[in-house]
Amino acid sequence: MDKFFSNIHSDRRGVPEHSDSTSELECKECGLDPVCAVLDYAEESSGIPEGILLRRLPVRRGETLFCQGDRFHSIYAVKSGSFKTLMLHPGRVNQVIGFHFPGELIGVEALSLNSYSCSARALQQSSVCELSIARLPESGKPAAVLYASIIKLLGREVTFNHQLIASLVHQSAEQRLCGFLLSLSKRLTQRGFSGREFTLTMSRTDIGSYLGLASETVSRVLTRLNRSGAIRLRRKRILVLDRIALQEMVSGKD
Amino acid sequence: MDKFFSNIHSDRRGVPEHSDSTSELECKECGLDPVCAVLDYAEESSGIPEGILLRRLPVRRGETLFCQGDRFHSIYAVKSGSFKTLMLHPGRVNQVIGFHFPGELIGVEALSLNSYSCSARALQQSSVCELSIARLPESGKPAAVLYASIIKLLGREVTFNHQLIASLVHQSAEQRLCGFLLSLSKRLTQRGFSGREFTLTMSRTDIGSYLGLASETVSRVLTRLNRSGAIRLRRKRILVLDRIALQEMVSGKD
DNA sequence: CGCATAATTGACGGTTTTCAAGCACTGTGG
DNA sequence: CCACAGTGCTTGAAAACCGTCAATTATGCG
Repeated sequence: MDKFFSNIHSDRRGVPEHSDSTSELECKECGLDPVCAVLDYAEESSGIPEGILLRRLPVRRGETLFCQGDRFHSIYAVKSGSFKTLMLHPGRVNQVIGFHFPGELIGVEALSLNSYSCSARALQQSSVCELSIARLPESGKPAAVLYASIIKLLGREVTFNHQLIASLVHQSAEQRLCGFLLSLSKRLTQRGFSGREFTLTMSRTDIGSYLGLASETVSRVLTRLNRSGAIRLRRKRILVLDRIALQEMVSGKD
Repeated sequence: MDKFFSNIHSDRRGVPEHSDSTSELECKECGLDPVCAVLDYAEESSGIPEGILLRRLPVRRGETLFCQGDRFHSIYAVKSGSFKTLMLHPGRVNQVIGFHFPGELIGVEALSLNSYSCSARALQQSSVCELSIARLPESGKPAAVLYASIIKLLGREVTFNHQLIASLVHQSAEQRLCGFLLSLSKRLTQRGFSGREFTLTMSRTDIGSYLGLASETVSRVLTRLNRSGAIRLRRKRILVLDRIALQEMVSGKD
């Protein structure tokens, strides 16, 4: 009765060689191909690093491509099979950040960092191409510096978003809001402003929209935090009294 | 009794000129500074585009810096004040994607696209620097092509994450799962695989972790979708029978 | 064949949303 | 200077949704 599952190739006429993600992907359909092409024809004088491109390495099911915290050395393109990337939270359950299928890249978020911010593990028998770029060259040329800075900016944005996804999706309203306040505080401090006392320039509705909460919930949690003494709140003005309490709430300790 | 709020400058001794986000930021503390520096000293031969850097433009509260869908032309650095970026969903409430404070950049996610994927609006009286880069130059040099491709890859990653955040945070379990299945289907199709019939290579627990759901909920929703006839499911094998039904569930129509 | 792991299904409880009402603040105009 | 309207914020009560716990079934691997 379940003929739909009897033959996975049944409706694959007219489609190229690979019909399931276990078969290998053509280079021209791979996300790394533009980069590959450059490396194939790269001259020594081009400023491209001595990158070593390793083609179609097999990876067994459950095997780890790289670990969170490992020194960054390569980005990978999936050729066949599939992978998951996950972040390990101290004291908490691991969080899956993404899934990666043939033609997609893994490890790009580390391009602007010194180490990987997540781990990658094969979900099945797979293969990858590995492009070893310990770091991008920063020759003195203005164009190269410009490009390098842009890549750094984008990489930071990706990392930030990964952490945001990881923290938002599994946390309670209280945890999200405490995390949000600490994040604001940290960012303001980094730019030379006070991270202890600042203004919530956005509305409760905006905060709710950002954190995936109803504006009423934002309001309720803020007043709760105010009553508990962790913050002092009046209208849009906020004063962080007990940073430790907020941090403990984010990590889930009560 | 609320002396904490009587004078926002009370505990700001020893800190530079700007003490609240309404005052302007020094260039050396701005995220765009490395780029600025390059442009200041750029030579014609450097390959850097005829970028026009507009410094410290005032933006009134509520004013829009750029709109979702606008042709990409510039990235911005916040000099004072604050901004929100938001995605407009057809038929649904708008979703705030991020907040931006002095020294932070807005619009980087469009670097590798033709148009902005979100809108940016000032939360208060603010000022920005605007760097007009309609697009990055792709000279024939291998290094430039390599850099350009990497920037494109990162930009795509950022865009994907923005959409993920927007969709995950505010949606029900059913909406998240339908969105997930459609996303998988689309990605597989793009690489030449069947988007109609494929294997969920990851476990229910992995899916739950990724979507912020308990594995039991993933299981329940999948069986519900199976019973409703939208999909046919057996173990890890899935067949999309009614793509329209899934799409309607994601948009919330019932 | 049997164990270990994964998936399903049911019942219950907690958190958050929704709906609704009242309150506080802002800015405008008399 | 005050009254008023408009908006945003707070607070309450009820219901929906999802997570947890627990039991059962199915599957994969040795």
